[in-house]
Amino acid sequence: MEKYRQTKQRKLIYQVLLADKSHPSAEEIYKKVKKLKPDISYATVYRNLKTLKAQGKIKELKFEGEDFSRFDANTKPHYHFRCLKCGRIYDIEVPPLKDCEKLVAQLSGHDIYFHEIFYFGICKICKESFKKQV
Amino acid sequence: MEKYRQTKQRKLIYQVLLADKSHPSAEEIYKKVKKLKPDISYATVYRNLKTLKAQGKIKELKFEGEDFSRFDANTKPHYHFRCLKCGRIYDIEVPPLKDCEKLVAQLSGHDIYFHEIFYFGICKICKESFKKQV
DNA sequence: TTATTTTTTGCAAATAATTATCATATATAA
DNA sequence: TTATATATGATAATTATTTGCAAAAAATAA
Repeated sequence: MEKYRQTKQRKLIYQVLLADKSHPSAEEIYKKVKKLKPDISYATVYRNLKTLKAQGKIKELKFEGEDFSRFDANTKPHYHFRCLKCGRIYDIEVPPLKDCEKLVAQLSGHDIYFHEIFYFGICKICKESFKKQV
Repeated sequence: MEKYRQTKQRKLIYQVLLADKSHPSAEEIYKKVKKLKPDISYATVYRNLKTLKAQGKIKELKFEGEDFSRFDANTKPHYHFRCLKCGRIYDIEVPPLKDCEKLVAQLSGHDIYFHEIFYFGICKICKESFKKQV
């Protein structure tokens, strides 16, 4: 028997997340999917986000000061940037820093499998809108 | 008037966190403080963690798969390591990578103020206990 | 196709972490 | 010491997420 089934709901949730690069919350995903399938329930969205994560198709992100998870269907290795003004999350695609893992492994004594980086600052869009105001 | 007052509770919460390098949750802090001041309430712990954070004395950390915040009174700039086996969080004190911010700023167009790194793998202690089992 | 089996769904209720309310207590400035 | 703004404890409320369960849908077998 197949472990994971291909349901309409699961496919829709995944497609919505693939198309939405804004790192939406479960609620935002639910609202988008509901427009395409109005009888879907919150529980189904949460369950499928877990399932898709277990399948390695999506990632879950948590940010300080936010009491909910965000989701990301970008499977390319990448980092994240969060704007301190508007809160938008951007993918940062730069060559991954593999050598820093070795240094940290040596200094700490732990085995390092992977790492994540979050950058914080003011985003392009917020800088632009500030210029326009002045 | 002073904005922040020095209460017994606030001092205790801060001292407990200064002494506990394990990146405890609000619940763990509450339990430790309760031993020293049994009439303290959960609300006071949460409120003071917010206050101490606003004062810049402590930091809040969120990890994927954990539905609570952890707190850290280490004010030296540092990164974090999380063991995928036991879940322990360790401070990683290595020279901060300042130059990677410039590259990311150039490539992304955002202004970068600071960054955080989380390393994941198997910690020293878990590696040791595995050896002993064999 | 149809029957069988297992997973998934929708709904509603349950959890768990955190926050808000409010009357009382306490820290600080004068 | 007094005045006043801030903090506290107790409890209720809130919010994100999870769970239980009967019915529905998907995968497989016949």
